[in-house]
Amino acid sequence: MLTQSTARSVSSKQTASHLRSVPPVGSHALEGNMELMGASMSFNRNAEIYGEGEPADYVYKVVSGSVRTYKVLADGRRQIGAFYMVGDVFGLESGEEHTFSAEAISDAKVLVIKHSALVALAERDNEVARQLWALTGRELNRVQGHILLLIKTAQERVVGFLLEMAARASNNGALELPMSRQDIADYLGLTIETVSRTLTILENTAAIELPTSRRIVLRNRSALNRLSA
Amino acid sequence: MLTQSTARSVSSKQTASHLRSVPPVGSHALEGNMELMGASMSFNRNAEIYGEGEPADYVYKVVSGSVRTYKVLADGRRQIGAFYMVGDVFGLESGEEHTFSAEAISDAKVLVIKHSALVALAERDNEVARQLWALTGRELNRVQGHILLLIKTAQERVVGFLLEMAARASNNGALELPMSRQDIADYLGLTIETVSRTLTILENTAAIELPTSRRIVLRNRSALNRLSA
DNA sequence: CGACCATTTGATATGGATCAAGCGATGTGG
DNA sequence: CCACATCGCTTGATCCATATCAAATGGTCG
Repeated sequence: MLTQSTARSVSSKQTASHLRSVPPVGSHALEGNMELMGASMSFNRNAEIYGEGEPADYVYKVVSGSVRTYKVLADGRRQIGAFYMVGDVFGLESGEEHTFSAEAISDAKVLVIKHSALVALAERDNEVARQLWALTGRELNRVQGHILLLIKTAQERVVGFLLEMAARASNNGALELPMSRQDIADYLGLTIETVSRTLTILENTAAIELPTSRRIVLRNRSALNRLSA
Repeated sequence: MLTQSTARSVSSKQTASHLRSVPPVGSHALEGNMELMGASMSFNRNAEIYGEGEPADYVYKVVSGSVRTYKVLADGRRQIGAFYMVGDVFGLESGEEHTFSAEAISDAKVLVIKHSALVALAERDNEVARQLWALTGRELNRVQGHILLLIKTAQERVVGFLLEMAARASNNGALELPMSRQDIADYLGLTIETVSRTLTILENTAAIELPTSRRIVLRNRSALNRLSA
């Protein structure tokens, strides 16, 4: 269920009109098509984009802001599956239902594309089919990397997380993290206290700098690389 | 690199002749095709099937025995990514290289199919394309489940593992585990001692029975389900 | 039988969780 | 424009689950 019921109802109208238009048969490249086929939709900070168990009828692409997917266990523990930044595609499932829930971390705009439209397109265009498969494959690689993070020590996890974020932002070494310490903790399988302490230690050893709690500058890459495994 | 160099050279010949035969265009169902296209290959216990970083030119299907995929971290810690049983497909990568290594847990026979042959087939047959994508999707779901295991307590992990194995074997409640305690530990991110102790506790609480160390009978499913989260 | 390897069991150590308090930034109402 | 509430983050003290170290047991094969 969407907490942002207004947003959903608005989008329903949007998708109803936009998604019917069939893209030209000659066009290739999934990227271009998604832009054409998608309806834009906005979510406020912490608004739910979709919930675990809901039919996975749409695929999403981040236009602005960022998104987290997560699952809450029976006893309340929350595991964050992934963070999605601008340009990232999420919500592409192989089954009928979403296996995780998705929320906007900060106010976010996303493209919403009908899953069935992509599949139909893939039917006629091998290149699109290949790219959809590749998308699932890249997601698989990401999750496997996540597993490797989760078996490491707290420090290795935090450093691994920072390096992962830095690799994605690729702004030399300055990170503006959209997510809270709690989000990071739930992504890494740690507590917020351990994440905070570890960052402090990294700052004290001059590996990173923390101008503000959300801004992190990687000062010593080689040290961080060493600490990450 | 294969430790079983003889096996590899034998198979090279096999694949060279078998994989050239193009299956009839009309045929559907990936399953059937893999049997037709594949060359059979045998591996001794603990023999390497492929190594991390090697070109992922082949896809594999377990005919008999079982297989583990794993990665060894810089400091020697080993993480097992998955166990593959009879009928399971493994080694299907989206990138150029295998991201994990694969070994036979027990003496095993596997079908070996050229990746490029499957891709070529998918090019002409949408149904095959769909099934290859679904295979990657199912793998993704499995790995996401694995992540959820790794954030739980030791007991929850072990119970989760048992239930997962039971679901796959589906022989009411009697499991014949092919893998060692060390394999289980490396799959669950625990030590062999913790796995052993946890099994003992489960036995003492009448949740399971351990006729031998590799044979496990699930005595009380509802108790186990309760303990798994 | 004896050697070897996998597994279990026991004793102790420790990394990260938990419980608790303090601090800084941000926003809101008076 | 300031006082105060709130929220996110940090820091401190203690506890506990699991790792580590060590030894005993059991099962398998020559």
